[in-house]
Amino acid sequence: MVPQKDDFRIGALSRQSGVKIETIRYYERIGVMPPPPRSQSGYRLYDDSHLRRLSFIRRSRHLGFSLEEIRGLLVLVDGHAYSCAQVQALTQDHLETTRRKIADLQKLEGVLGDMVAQCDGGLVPDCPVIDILFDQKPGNQ
Amino acid sequence: MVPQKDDFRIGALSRQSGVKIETIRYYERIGVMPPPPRSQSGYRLYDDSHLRRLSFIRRSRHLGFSLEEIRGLLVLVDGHAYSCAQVQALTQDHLETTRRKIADLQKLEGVLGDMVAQCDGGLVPDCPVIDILFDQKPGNQ
DNA sequence: GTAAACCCTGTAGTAACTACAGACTCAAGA
DNA sequence: TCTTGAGTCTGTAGTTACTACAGGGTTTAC
Repeated sequence: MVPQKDDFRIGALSRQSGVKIETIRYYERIGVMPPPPRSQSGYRLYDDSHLRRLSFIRRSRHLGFSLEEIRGLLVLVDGHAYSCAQVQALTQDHLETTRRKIADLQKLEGVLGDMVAQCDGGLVPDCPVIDILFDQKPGNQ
Repeated sequence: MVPQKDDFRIGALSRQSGVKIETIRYYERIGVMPPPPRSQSGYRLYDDSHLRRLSFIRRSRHLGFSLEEIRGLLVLVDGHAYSCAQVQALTQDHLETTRRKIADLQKLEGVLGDMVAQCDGGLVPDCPVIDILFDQKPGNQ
C-alpha cells in the first residue's frame, strides 16, 4: 500500500484516540484491532477507519464492556451480519451485570458505614472495626 | 516447635476459612500471612491464631479492601500500636472509594439504559447502540 | 550533521488470584 | 504390611487489562 495523505502513525492515533501506544499494540496483539499496513521502515500506518474502530473499543471499555465482550460486538459488526436484537441482548446483559455490581457495592457501603459509625475515633488500640474483622463482635465474647 | 493437638494442615485451614489452599500460600508469599511452623515432612502447621488472621484477611477482601490496604491494617494490629482513629480513617477512605465506584457505575447504568432503550430489537443490521459506540449519533451525520 | 523524538519487537511487571506439573508424604483399607 | 489415593510441597505459568522498560532502528527539526 502506498502511503496516503491521511495515514498517520501510532503516536498520532494514540493522541487522537486517547488510547496509549502500548495499549494499541496490545489490542492488535489480542486481535481486536487489525494489523495495519506498514511503511518501508516498518512503522504502522493508520487511517480514519482504524481511528473509528479504536474509538469504538475505547468507548466500550469506558462503558465497562470487557475486551471479550467488545470482541463479540466487533465480530458482529465486521460480519455485517448483526441484528439489533443481538446487540440489544449483549448490552442488556451488560446492563444487568452493572446493576448487580451496584447492588453489591451498596451492600458493602452499608456494612462499611455501620463499621465506621461504631468508631469513636479514639487514640486507644481498641477498635470495633478491627473487632468485627477479627469476628470478635461484642456479642461473641 | 512440637506439633500440638490443635495444629492443622493447610487443607483444614482452607476448609475452615473458605480460602483456597493456593490462595493461602499466595498470602504467605506476599507476606500478609506469616510462614507457619512445619512438620518433619515439611507440611505447614497452623493453629487458631492463623485461622483468625486468615479470616480477618478474607473478611476484609470481601469488603473490598485491597491486599495492600489489608497489609496496612495488619501492620497496625501486629504492632499493637494502632489507634481507633487510624483504623477509622482507613475505613472511611475505603467507604468513600466505594461510594465513588457506586456513583461511576450508576452513571454507566444510565448510559447503558439509554442505549438499550433506543433499541427496538429489530432483525436488521442497524442499531443505535453500535452507532453510539462508533460515535455515529443521528445528530452527527 | 546532530540530537531528540518516534517507532519497533521482545520481555517482564502489576493486582489478585488460579492452575498445573512433578515429586514427596500421609492415611485408610485390604 | 502393603497399596493406593488423597494430601502437601515447590516451582512455574496463566488469567485480565493493561503498563513499563530495554535495546536498537528511523524520522524530524534545528
